[in-house]
Amino acid sequence: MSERKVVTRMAPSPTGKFHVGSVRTALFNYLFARQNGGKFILRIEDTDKERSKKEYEADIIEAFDWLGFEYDEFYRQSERTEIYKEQIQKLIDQGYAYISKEEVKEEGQRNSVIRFKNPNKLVKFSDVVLGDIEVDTTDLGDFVIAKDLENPLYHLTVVVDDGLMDITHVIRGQDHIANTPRQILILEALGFQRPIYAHIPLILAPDKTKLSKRHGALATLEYRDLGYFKEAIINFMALIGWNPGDDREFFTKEELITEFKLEKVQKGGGVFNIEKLDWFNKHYLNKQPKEKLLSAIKQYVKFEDESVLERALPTLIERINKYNDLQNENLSFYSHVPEYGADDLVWRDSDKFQTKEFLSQIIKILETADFSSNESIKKSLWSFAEEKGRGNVLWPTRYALSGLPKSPDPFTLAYILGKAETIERLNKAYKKIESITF
RNA sequence: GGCUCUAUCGUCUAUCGGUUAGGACGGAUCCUUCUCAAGGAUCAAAGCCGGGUUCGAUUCCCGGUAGAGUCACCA
Repeated sequence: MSERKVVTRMAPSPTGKFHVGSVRTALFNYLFARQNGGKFILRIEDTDKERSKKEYEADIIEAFDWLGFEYDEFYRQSERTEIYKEQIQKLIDQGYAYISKEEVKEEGQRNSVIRFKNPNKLVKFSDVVLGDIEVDTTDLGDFVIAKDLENPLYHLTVVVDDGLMDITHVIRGQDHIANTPRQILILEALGFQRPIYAHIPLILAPDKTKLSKRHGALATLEYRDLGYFKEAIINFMALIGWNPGDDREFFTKEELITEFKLEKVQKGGGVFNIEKLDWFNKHYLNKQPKEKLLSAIKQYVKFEDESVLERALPTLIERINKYNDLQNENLSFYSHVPEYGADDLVWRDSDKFQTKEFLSQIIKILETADFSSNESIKKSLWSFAEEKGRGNVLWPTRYALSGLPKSPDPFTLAYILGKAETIERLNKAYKKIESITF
């Protein structure tokens, strides 16, 4: 066996934003290169001039930056035309390919393309994850490898680049498996050393078909913008199609570099389960330092008073999986006096006269209460609540503060709002209920 | 349809032929300060079918079935 230095590559085409499904392929390539002290290459496959866009290339690069997939080399196929030209010429000269006259059937087609002369043989290769695979290439025919010398096509460029860049391990999705025999044919004609293939399972949508945009799966950076952490994305992705063989679930990128085993990659596809991603994200959310949380939250919700935000932080975090969930929460009461009807203040076991009476006593108690923590507030109000019935006391208090049927508990709310604001809202509630009790 | 691949709870998965088939997400129930959230506890939930091989198959082999991928002058 040769002892070539491990070289892997990720070869996306910039014909769309960098899709989440591709993150796992990039991850496995990255991990494998790093754990073997090898090289990881990012190669932009932009030979399709019509569909390739600079903005998509920028999106790919930004996604790699965000995820922390540092690459050692970067290439653009559009800048390698001369290299391909030389190889195509070589193929033609040696009789492995030929210029073929074509009948133009569709608009845009050429009357002449370059085809590979198929030797019609049985191609065998051993895949790291799938095992031995045998394909009769006869039914592939003489496939097109370039439009002309200046315009090479996918199969040709992949083989030339993988060969010239000394790629030792081709780790890619199983949707490429049908391409492999073709590429091996070209590779043999060109005389390159065969890489080791590892066709990793596809990431599936809930309907078990290949995940794509039409399933609502987003581009990688859109998950970032929703407030997902890259640690969560990486951790989650690593566990689709791979596992450490035991019950561990949390892995940092560094841990994955040492733990990941290409041989342990699954054969079958795995569904992209967004709920599990959310769960991972929650885990990493809870590990964020306070300062980061504070500045991130400010981008999603506006707080008039910074100190309110700071006191509300644990309560806010506890109710979300990702920052964007904040948008689905009704948070306006933190900064604005809530609107609600007087009847809403009355607990189901109580009545408005009783509630009015309780409210006035609650105000008295809280006016002298210690507001240094929600525990201290609870301490001053608890015995009264026990005496009069918890719901009778707690419900109107909470409603007066939040104006919501569902919210954090009244002690937490009072603590977050502060004594002055709490008393003010309670007084408003009292007046409100007074207006309907005579 | 051809070719190729796959097959354990709803989902991600563990099991190197012998297990009460384990864990996690999600779900359900209960507890925990009024509601919610969070947390804790408990529970339900799987070997596609049929043949072999074997003392013994989820595990190995074959067939079936089902599903997926791919069949461009895209990548």
